[in-house]
Amino acid sequence: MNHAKINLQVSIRAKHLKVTPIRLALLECLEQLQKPISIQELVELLPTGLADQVTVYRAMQSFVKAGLAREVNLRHGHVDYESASSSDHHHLVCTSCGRVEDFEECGMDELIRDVLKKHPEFSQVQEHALELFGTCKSCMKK
Amino acid sequence: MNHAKINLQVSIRAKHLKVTPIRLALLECLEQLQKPISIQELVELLPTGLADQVTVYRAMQSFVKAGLAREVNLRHGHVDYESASSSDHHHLVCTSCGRVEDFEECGMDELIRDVLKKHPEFSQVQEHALELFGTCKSCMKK
DNA sequence: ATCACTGCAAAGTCTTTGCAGTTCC
DNA sequence: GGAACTGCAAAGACTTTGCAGTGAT
Repeated sequence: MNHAKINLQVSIRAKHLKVTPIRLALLECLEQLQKPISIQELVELLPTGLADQVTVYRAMQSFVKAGLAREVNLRHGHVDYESASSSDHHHLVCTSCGRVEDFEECGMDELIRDVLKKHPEFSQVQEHALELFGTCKSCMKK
Repeated sequence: MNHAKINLQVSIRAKHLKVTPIRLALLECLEQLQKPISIQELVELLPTGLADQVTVYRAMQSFVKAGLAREVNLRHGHVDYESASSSDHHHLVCTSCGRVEDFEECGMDELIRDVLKKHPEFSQVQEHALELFGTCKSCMKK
């Protein structure tokens, strides 16, 4: 068992979740990919037969609840998941071919403070979703 | 026929879509509400039996394609739609009770220019989705 | 007259639920 | 041992598709 895997174990256990082979493999996928991935793709990426699709759904739900993963909506008709280890992480999506690139640092903190000030009915903002939808150069040529 | 409805007719016709009672009613709902609404809710808001759910799905697709409406994802498990007449329009969502408030002016233009500069594979950004997820005061107390 | 829009039924996709058996701590 | 996790089957929710009939321009 290598270093990386031991760290994943620690992460999972720290959230009071049980460490199982499936969860370790899933979290490892998310960490290594560092980009959003669907449930289907996760199932296919794992060794054949290791995990049922339903189990992956449930694992992702508990990861999201525990703050280990994030849901991302890229308008692909399903929810994608990504590791929550890097924060302030956003996406640039080509609406024609679906291609995704990442960017960091959206400088949103000031805006959030401002919005909270103007909306006294809200106490706090834990998360923000920011995605840019456009056209990539190769689709532009078509 | 009042002024507002005539303007809606003009908007629809300008996009080379046919003006029908259902589309007029739908666009009027979106304009008056000025907040995101689901397909289900739209069907219920219309006079009973006026439009089939499938027709509303198709009408919204053509509105989005024509730039009359926008899709919004508030993590409610379905897509919401809102009028596209106000631009730079965003949402503050309570992850506990689902309550939604709006805010304008996210000041994203500079960020978008910046991101495009750093991602030469992308030509342009037509749209951006920005939603803040947090907790409202009444859910905070629980 | 033509092409777009509509309703109804059916199918498709993504996601959740129930329950019995298994695994982790 | 007990609570949490898993697989399989089934159901549920949201959305799309096909086709025949209607309506807008």
